[in-house]
Amino acid sequence: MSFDFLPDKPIYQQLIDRITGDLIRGAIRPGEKLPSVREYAVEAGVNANTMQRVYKELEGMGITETKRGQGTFVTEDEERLHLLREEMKARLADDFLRDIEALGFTREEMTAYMTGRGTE
Amino acid sequence: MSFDFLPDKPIYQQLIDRITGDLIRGAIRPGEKLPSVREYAVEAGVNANTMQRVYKELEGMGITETKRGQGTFVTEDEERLHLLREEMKARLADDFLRDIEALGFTREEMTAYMTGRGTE
Amino acid sequence: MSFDFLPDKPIYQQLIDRITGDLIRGAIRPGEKLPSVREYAVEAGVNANTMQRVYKELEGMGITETKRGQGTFVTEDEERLHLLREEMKARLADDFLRDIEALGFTREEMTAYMTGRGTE
Amino acid sequence: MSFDFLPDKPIYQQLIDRITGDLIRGAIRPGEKLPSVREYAVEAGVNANTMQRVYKELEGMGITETKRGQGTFVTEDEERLHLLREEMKARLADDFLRDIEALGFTREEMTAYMTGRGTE
DNA sequence: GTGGTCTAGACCACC
DNA sequence: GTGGTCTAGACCACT
Repeated sequence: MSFDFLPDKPIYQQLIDRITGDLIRGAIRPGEKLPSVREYAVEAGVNANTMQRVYKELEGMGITETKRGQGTFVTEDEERLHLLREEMKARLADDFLRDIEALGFTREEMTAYMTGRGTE
Repeated sequence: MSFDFLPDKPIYQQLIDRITGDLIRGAIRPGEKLPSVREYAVEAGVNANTMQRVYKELEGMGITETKRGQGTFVTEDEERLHLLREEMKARLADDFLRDIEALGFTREEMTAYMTGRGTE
Repeated sequence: MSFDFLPDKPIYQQLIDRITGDLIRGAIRPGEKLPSVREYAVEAGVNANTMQRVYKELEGMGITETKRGQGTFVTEDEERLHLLREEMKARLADDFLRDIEALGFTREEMTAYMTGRGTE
Repeated sequence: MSFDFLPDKPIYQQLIDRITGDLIRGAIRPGEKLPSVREYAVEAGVNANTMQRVYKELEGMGITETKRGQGTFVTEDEERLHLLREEMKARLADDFLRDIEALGFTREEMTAYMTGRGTE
């Protein structure tokens, strides 16, 4: 598990994205216990407070639940997780479409360009 | 021409994007004179300092040239403009692909979703 | 008897409240024997340590008495129980009034709102 | 303006409550600019980070909007503010009713007790 | 040991 | 000057 962060994007945001990504991808399962704040902070090489914020944000999104003194757990509400997935997809897609349009490209041109790029 | 800005993205960046978009789209032509900083600032409803930075940044990118006492002009170097276009396209595409992967989606799913959305 | 706990409020507090509530309501009588710590912990689905603390706290409040080897009993001091009742009422009322004022509501508005709500 | 905080309740929460209270009460108006984070932190006698968190939370609730480099402003969305008011009222009332019931009081008894208490 | 709060101070991006 | 991010470290409440 490697952890390098992009500049110009908050670390805590990137961590949130990574975790939600793991969720969407199924690498983390509903009901599963996440590492403790301190543990995960060390693993990711960030300050404990930063990770604390990540967990708090996740809870605010209804993705995790914290049981005091026991740890942080992924919600078992599968419906909520499904919704999350769709929200992320919509945001990603709509932002992309908006940017394409703003910069004057066509979808066809972008599609053509992307074919053969990245880890396809 | 309407000007509302997204939160959490620098206004000056959005302005740069808009202008480069106009360029790519052909709404602004090589050699054309841009409005004065003050004029454009008023039109866009932003601080003159902000617009000043936009122009400075554009010049730094080799997109515009300043002729003292006359104003700011789009470069006539078509080669440069073409390069700009490709750079923007690459950035857009690569960011999109990176995000898709990070969040655990497939290209097919995103394509399917986007078909029928936006101002297609 | 159902036992689900609210988040952001200590479980042991909620248990204390529930027991004092039973007392005030008369569901538990002076002199009555309470279940053993372990028994009650299982019933409530909490850690034995947590329930231990509940009993300790109750004893500290003068509500229960421990007879070694026999178990925990509700005090027979009716005066004490009456006092407890009044304390709880005062705390509840004063907190409510404080919050109303802090948030800028009037008593009339709250009363009007509450009429017809809950298990009236 | 005095600022003393209750123990056993997060300072940042109490600050949020106070500000929303001011909003509900009309002491702060839609569109109004709030003091800067640092300014308000000094005034309230808390750390700037604590106040930062307060502002961030308020923005998350849709109550404020921040204009970068300019400051934090109360939303002009009156609908949103009205909704906020109703939410707070509902939460306050429902919590109160729940507690009354849990502790075995009747509404009549509580009403009788409260009459004549507080800054009526 | 777990999450949560608070402080102090540094540094950055934006206007 | 304004908000935002991050670190470091202390302390508390809960299980």
